[in-house]
Amino acid sequence: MTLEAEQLTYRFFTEIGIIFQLSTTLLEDHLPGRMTSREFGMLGHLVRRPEGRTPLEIAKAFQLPKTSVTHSLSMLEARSLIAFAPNPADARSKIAYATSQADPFVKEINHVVNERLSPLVADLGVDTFASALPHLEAIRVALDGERD
Amino acid sequence: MTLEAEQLTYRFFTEIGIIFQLSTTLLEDHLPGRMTSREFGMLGHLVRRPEGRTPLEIAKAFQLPKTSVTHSLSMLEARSLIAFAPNPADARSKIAYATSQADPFVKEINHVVNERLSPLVADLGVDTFASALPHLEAIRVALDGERD
DNA sequence: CTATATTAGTTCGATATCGTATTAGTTGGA
DNA sequence: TCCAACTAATACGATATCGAACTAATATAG
Repeated sequence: MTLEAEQLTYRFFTEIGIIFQLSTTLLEDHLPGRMTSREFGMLGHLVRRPEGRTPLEIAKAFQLPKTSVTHSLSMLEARSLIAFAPNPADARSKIAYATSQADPFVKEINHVVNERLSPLVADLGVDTFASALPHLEAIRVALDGERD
Repeated sequence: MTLEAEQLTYRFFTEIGIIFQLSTTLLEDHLPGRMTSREFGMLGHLVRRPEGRTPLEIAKAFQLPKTSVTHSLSMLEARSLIAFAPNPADARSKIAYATSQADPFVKEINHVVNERLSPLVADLGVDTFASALPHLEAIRVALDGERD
């Protein structure tokens, strides 16, 4: 890697970190109680997959330790936003799925956050996001495939 | 915001979250003991600013609660990678600065991580990062300015 | 079949994160 | 000059995160 390439990737990941921090804080300002952005992310994942997912599948999708997923899912269960069913294919396992309360909950939060972001998006132009997205996807796929 | 714009920004921030998670895990695999990527980020910040920064300045730069910064800096101090000096301008305050060990430490970690990333960057092309960067910077600046 | 290795999920313990309250120092106005 | 409002940093407590060890179930080799 050339020095320039190193500096470029360094700056790239630095920006990723700052944007992540800022957007997480912004989202969490609109989440109830001590719900984390991680929990909200998992909930959205399950809402878009009504057939449910096992904790291990969620751990892989989010690249998180199993034990962190256990914790986050139990928080969501405590709020009755998800529930568990036994996994018919494997008695060691179980399936987490979104309850009927989850979809309106996620929609409402997304609505509020979008209202909050709307001036910013209008100001920058949607194209800024649209232009960045394919590059981010490519990098995400490559990073994801990189794991040894 | 149109529905399309909402979906676009949603996907954008989702990608940010996944890339952050993957890159953080990758970096922390190469950090000693239980050093976090956050601590490493602060250390790099101080290495590039030899005159030092107050904890509050660091909190603003990284958009973190002061109390989290206190903790992270104390971890870096325990490793003798930073030290504190009194702030001549304000006795309530103090200045954190990188010690002589910090620069070689940061360089070495960056070197190892760059080696690790090099096939990925070669595969994708540096341009993928270069193309994304200005958009990320624009979004970061806008988000940063948005804070009420 | 049975023993062994592997796998899904949890428990437990250590530490990171962060909100609230506190302490010490600074500032600005009467 | 004084004091009330403000500010920098920390102490403390609650909770999030995650590695290691554990339990129960499944897969596999013989």
